[in-house]
Amino acid sequence: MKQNDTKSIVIECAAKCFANNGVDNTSIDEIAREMGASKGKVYHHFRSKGELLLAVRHQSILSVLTRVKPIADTPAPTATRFIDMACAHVQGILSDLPYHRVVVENLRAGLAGSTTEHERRYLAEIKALQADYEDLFRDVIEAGQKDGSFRQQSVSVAVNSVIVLLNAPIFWYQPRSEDDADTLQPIAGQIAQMALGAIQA
Amino acid sequence: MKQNDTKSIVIECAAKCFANNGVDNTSIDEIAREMGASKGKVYHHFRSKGELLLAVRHQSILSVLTRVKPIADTPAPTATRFIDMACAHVQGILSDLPYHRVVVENLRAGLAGSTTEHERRYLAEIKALQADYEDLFRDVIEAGQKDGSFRQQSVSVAVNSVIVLLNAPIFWYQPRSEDDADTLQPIAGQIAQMALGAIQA
DNA sequence: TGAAAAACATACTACGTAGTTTTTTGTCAA
DNA sequence: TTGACAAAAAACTACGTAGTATGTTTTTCA
Repeated sequence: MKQNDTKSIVIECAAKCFANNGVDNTSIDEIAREMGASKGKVYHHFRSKGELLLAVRHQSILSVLTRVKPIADTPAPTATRFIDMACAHVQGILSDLPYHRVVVENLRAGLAGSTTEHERRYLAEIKALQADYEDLFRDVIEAGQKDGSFRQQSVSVAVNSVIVLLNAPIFWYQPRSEDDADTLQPIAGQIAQMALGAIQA
Repeated sequence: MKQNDTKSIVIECAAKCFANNGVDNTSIDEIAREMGASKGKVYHHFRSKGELLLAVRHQSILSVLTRVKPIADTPAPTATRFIDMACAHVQGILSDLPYHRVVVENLRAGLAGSTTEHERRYLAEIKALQADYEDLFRDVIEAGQKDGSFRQQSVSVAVNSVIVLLNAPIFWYQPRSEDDADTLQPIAGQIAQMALGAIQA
């Protein structure tokens, strides 16, 4: 698995550069320099800059999906299940901040840009994952509305807004030098509480 | 005021293009074409692409500031004052969607990019406006915590998160052909309610 | 151990576009 | 009517960078 190992390194460096300077202001040479390597290394593992960007997006969605999915499958009462999911999501955001920042910058960029067939498939796969992930929250919110613990209101507006709220740290959190879980947990807890308050009766 | 009039048109077309294709994927020629004019028209009113982008950001912040400020100065009880402010904010977002989309894409872009002295001053002015605007919500939230109507929690996390929540439609709302205020109001109302729920006791 | 293939480096090309310069058109005062 | 200035068009330049082509090293495996 040496293959996937170095590939992950490229993705990580790309995520950092993309997050710091923006995707379009990041040259492939900069990413290579960040790894202490050369352009050839990048293009040996990725066909284009666009595919590299997609890889970052893919990693970003996996980061939260692997944390939240197991909790969503739990048969706990809706309120506690929701708050655990929310907390796990925020912790995922805070842990892999660069990846998620990149995604936000390009959330509305799926429309434009004619790419290769290969990249279109990749993008479709990523969008499917995102849709699945949204459904995790949609399901728990609908369940909560049915059993009366959540307020009656538009589900789509609620789902979309809650997810944006849980992503909030992307915009304003400034990572400290040593981010142990103890510094991150209170923030995640507060935002999860806020999210619960936003939907409960 | 013919001067400022055509200037506003340039800004509006720029906002649309920027919002649709991203700032870096929008050429000055595209903006000019959007206006049915030529490159010279743009560069006659703006020194650079960066200054044009700043103008869009300036317009964006003014859009919400002029709506929310009068409400914030009202001596109503904190809860109703907050919800009115929140509702006005969301309505501002929904009304001038392209402007706000552009801002989100470049929220974290103030750090990089060495620009001219003139542009740095302009950017500083805009950031000051943004800080003033944030304080409107900080004040009402602090007041609510003091009089016991809002939950006791970190104010900075609350303020930042609430503002992101109020900006949520930027990411997912798709404008209809005819957006009368009647279609927008329920959405604004729901999100404002959610924001209140996120902070109240 | 040696040849093929993978992993990476270096050198080069092609192209889009930001910004500039030059030219044309329109407007109004004297 | 003309001269002077603003507004905009058209043509041109300079530069960064995505992608490629080729060269070099390292690994794999028979």
